[in-house]
Amino acid sequence: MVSPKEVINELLVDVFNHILSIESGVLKQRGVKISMTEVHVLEAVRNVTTPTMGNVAAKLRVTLGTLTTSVNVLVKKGYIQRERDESDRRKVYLKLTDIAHNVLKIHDEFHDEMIDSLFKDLDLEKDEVLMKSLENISQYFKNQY
Amino acid sequence: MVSPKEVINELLVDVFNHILSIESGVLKQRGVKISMTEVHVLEAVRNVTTPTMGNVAAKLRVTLGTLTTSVNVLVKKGYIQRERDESDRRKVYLKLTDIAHNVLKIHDEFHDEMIDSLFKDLDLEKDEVLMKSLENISQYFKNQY
DNA sequence: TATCATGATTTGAAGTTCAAATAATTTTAA
DNA sequence: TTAAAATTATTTGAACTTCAAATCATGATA
Repeated sequence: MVSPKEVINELLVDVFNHILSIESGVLKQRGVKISMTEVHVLEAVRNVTTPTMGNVAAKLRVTLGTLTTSVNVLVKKGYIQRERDESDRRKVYLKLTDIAHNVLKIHDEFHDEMIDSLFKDLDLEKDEVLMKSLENISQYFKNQY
Repeated sequence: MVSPKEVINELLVDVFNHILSIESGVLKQRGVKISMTEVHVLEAVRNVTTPTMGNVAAKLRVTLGTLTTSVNVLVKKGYIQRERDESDRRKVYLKLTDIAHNVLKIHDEFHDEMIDSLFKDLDLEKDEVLMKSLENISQYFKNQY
């Protein structure tokens, strides 16, 4: 007999482990030549309140060296511009270009579709239940590790 | 104003994108020298009904060449044994060793904790709602891509 | 000012992945 | 039956991702 826990786990592994490769295919299909790793860098730059190298690296949980390598490529490809902080010249701010925002738009649409499918057949009360459970897991990891 | 959809999306990105690095830390902490990629190969070998190279590669959605490289290392490290099918000698079956099962035990415990935290405060009826929504998303991707 | 701390980059090595070429074996069809 | 096609897996070469350690530049502190 299969418990709900096992079903959920199987779904998490099967679905979420592979969302990246699916979205990668979507981008490729639309002619955008960018890796998912690079998309996530752009997303982190957008979502972090102050997009310094350090903050973005922390958001992504990679080392600064790793991020520098990524950003070098993204600058070369025209997705990101570097700007030094004039009052503290150690800091570098990352700025997204227009084509970066275009890529993030596709990324957002993909995630919207995903979330919509997640929400299908669910009314608001139940959405809140789901959200509560996701907050639980989020909180759990923040406390635990 | 932040919509429930945005909150869910943020949680998905923040939590699920980083589960791997968290679990990797757990394994490292316990002195197990294995990458998460390698753990996932072991998991796929265990979960697939007939663990040939082809079936495991399909489960993981990587090419056969990629899997061969992984398996070469895992054989060298003592986690996997190769066995040829005697009636169809093109096929190779993968077999987990005892130390592979030990690693998967830690992996399972980690996932159990994760799922438990997900289920905290939720009664069975609500679990079913969550499960239904995960099935929705799973189905969505299977149909769409 | 000399030392320490902070923020970022560079370098070298290891790990991951793919596409294309190759190899071994089985199946199909002439 | 045997030649061609299909299946299953491996090897090879290149690109990408990541990290740790070394380095560099700048700022804070004593």
